[in-house]
Amino acid sequence: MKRKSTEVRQKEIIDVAMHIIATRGSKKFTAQHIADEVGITAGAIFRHFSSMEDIVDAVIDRMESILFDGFPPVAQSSLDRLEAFFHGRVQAIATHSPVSRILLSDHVADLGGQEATDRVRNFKKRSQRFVSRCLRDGLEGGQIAEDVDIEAAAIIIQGAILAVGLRATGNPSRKAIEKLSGAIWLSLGRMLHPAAAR
Amino acid sequence: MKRKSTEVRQKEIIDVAMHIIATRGSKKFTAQHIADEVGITAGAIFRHFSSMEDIVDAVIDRMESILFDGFPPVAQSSLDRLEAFFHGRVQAIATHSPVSRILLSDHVADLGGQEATDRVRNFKKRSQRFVSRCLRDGLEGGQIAEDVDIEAAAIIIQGAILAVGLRATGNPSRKAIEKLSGAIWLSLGRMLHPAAAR
Amino acid sequence: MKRKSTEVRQKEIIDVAMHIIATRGSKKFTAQHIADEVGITAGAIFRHFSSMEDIVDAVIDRMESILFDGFPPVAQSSLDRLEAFFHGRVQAIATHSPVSRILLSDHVADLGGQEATDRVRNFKKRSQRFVSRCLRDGLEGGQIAEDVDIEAAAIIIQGAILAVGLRATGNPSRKAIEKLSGAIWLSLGRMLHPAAAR
Amino acid sequence: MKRKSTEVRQKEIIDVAMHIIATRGSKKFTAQHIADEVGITAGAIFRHFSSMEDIVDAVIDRMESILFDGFPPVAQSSLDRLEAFFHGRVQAIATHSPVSRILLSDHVADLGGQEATDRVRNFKKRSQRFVSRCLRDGLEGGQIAEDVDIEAAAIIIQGAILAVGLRATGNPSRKAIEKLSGAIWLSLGRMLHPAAAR
DNA sequence: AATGAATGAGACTTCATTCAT
DNA sequence: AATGAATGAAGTCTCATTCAT
Repeated sequence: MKRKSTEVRQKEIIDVAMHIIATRGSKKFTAQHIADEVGITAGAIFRHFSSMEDIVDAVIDRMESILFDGFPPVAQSSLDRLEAFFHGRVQAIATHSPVSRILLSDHVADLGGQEATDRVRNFKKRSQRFVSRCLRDGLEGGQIAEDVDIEAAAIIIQGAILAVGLRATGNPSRKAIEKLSGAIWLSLGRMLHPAAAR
Repeated sequence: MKRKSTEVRQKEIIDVAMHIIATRGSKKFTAQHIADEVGITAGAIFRHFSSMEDIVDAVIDRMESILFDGFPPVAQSSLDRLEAFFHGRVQAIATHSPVSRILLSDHVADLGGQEATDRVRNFKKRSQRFVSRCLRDGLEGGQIAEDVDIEAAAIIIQGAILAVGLRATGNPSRKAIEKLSGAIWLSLGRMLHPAAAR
Repeated sequence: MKRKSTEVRQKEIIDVAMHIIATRGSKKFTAQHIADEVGITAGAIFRHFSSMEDIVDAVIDRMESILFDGFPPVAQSSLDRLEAFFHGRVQAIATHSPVSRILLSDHVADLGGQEATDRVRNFKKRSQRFVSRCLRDGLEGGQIAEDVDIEAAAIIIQGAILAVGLRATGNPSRKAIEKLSGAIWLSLGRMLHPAAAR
Repeated sequence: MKRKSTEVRQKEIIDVAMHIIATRGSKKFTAQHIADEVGITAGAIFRHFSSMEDIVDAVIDRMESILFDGFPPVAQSSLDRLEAFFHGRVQAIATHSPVSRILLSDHVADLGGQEATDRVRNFKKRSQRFVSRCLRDGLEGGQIAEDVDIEAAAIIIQGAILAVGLRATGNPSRKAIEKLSGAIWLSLGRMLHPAAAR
C-alpha cells in the first residue's frame, strides 16, 4: 500500500483513464478497471475525484491542452499558419495516440454528460474555424488559387488530420510522422495552389 | 398493445439501435432505451433478438449493406472507379447519418465482442485497399501525375469521406450532398492531376 | 400444427413434465421446455392447464396412482402383506424410473406450493404407517422375532426401497428387478426372523 | 449496516444456502433470499462469491467435509470399519440435517452445472465402494455369513443411512441419534451374521 | 386447439458511490 | 491516503401468463 499525494494520483488516474477509453472502449471505463491499473482500490479513486464524470472532465482538459498547445500558431502568411497548424495537430495526435482515437470516437463525449459533449464538439469547431479563416485569408492574399472551393478544402484538411490519426497505430517515431505529415501537406498544397506547388 | 411480426420489429429495433448508438452514445445502448423508442417493453426485445450482442451484429450487417452496396463500382478507368466509389460513399454516409458516426467512433466495435471489432475493422481495410489499388492503377495508367504520393493521397481521400460524413448533420438533401461531394472531388482531382484539372 | 383434444394433451404434458423433473431437474421445468418436447408452443400449454402449479398437481396425482396402486395389499399374514408391499413398491419405482427420483428428490414438492409439499410428505407417511403396523402385527403374531426393534426395522425397510430406486438406472428389465428385490427381501427377512429365514 | 469480513460472510452465506436448499427447495435458492437471511443486499453477495455457481461449489465443499470427515475409518476388522462408517455417517447426516436432504434430492446437482452433478454423484460412489469392499472382506474373513448377498446388503445399508437422515427432523440430541443408530446397526448385524448376533 | 407477440415480475450481475476502519 | 464491505440503481435475460388472430 503505497501512499501518494492526490496530485500525483490524479495524474495517474487521468493517464490510465485516457488509455482505457482509447484502447479498451467506454465499456471498460469503470472505477474498478482504472483502480486496477493504477494499483489502488476502486474506493480510493473517489478520494481523488469526486465522481467518474469528474475524471471525464479532467481527461477532456488534458486533451484540450494537448490539442491546443501553441494554438493558434503564429506565422507571417495565413498559409504558413495553416501549415503549422496542420503539422502541429498531426504531431500531437500521433504522439498521444489515445487522443486521436478519443477525439474521433466521441468516446469521451459519450461518457460525460452534455457538458462534456459540448466541450469536445467545441474543440472541433474551434479548429475548423481556424482552418476556414486561414483559407479565406489565403484566398484573399493570393496564396491560394482563386478557383479553390474553400468549404471543400476545409473538409479535406480536417479529414486528413483525422485519417492520419487513425493510421497512426503502434508507436510511430516522430520522424516517421514528420515524413508522412510532410507528404500529405505537399499533396494538399498542390490542391490549394497547383502552380506554386510545382 | 400493438402486435407486429418479428420481422418488422427486428427492423425497428435495428433502426432505433443505430440511431441510439450514433446520437446518444454506446452508454445509452440498452435494452430499455431501445424498447422505449420502439414502444415495447425491454423484455420483449429478446423475443426478436436473443441477446444485445445479436443486435450489434445486425447493426453491423446493416452498415455493411449500406457501405458496400454496389461495391466495387465498375467503370472504364481506375480514376473513374475511384470517383464512383467516392461519390457513392459520401452519398451513403450522408444519407444514413448514423453510419458515419458509428464507423468513426468504433462505437459498435466497443459494444460487440472481438468479432464485431474485427468486422468493422475489415470494412475499413476493404475500402482502403480499393482506394490504394485505384490510385496505383491510375498512376501506372498515367491518369495520375507521377509525382503524387500514393500513400498520402489514399489517406486524404479516406479522410475526406470521414469528414464529409461528420459534417452531414440534419438531413441534407441529396442535391446538397451531390454538390458538396462534387466540389470536394474537384479539389481532390486537382491534387491528383493538376494539369488535367485545370 | 396437429390438433389434439385437451384430454390427450394433458396426458402428454404430464408425461413430459415427469420426465423433465426427474431427469433434467426442476430448473428445466418450464412451460417452454415442456412445450418443446410435447411439440406445441408454450402458450398452448395454458389451454390445457391453467398454471404450472396445476401441472405439478397433476404430476403428483399420477405419482399417487403409481405408488398406491393396489394399496394396501391383501394377504393372510402381516408379514406377507409387508412383503407384497415391498415388492410392489420396488417394482413400481423401478418401472417408472422418474417416480423414484422425483419422490426422493422432493423436486415436485419444490415446484408446487405448500399443498404439493404436504401431499408428497403424506405419501411417505402413509407408507411408513403401513410398514410400522405390519411390523407391529407381525411381532404380536410371532412372525417376527421378539428382540427386533420395530422402529429400526421400519427405517431399514423404507431405506431399502429408496436405495433400490436410486440404483435402478437405465431401464432394468422386470426380471432383473424381481431378482434384486427378492435378494433384498431375503436379507430383510433374515433380519426380522433369523430362525425362520434359515 | 454491520460490516463483516468476507471470510465470515462466506461462512454465513454457505450456511444459509445449505439451509435454503434443504428446506425450501432449489427454487428458493436465489441471491435475494440468501441475502435476506444473511442480512445484506443481494448485490453484496457477489462481493463474497463471484457467482451463484460458486456458492453451490462451496456448499458441495462443505458437504464433502461433513460426509468424509475421518473417512475411511480405521479399525481392525472390516466389519468394525463398516460399523464405524455407518455410525459416523448417521451422526454426520443427522447432525447436519440439511446434508441428507441435499444429498438425496440432487438439489445441488440441479443447481450447479455438470461439474457439481459429477462431484455429488462421486460422493455416493465413493461411499458405495467402501461399503461393498467392507462387505466383501467381511465375507472372506468369515465375519459375514456365507449366504449373505453382498449386493443386497450394500443396498440395504446405504438405504438405512438415507432413511435415518430423512427421519432426523428437528434437532435430535446426539444421544438420541446414537441410540437409534445403535438399534439399526444391531438389526443390520443380525442380517449379516445371524448366529453372531444372537 | 394452436401460434406467437407482449407484459411484468424477478433472476443474476455490475457498478458508482459511501463509509467505517 | 487507502482498504474493503455495503448499498441501490441499473442492465441483461428468463419465464409464467395473457391475448389477438
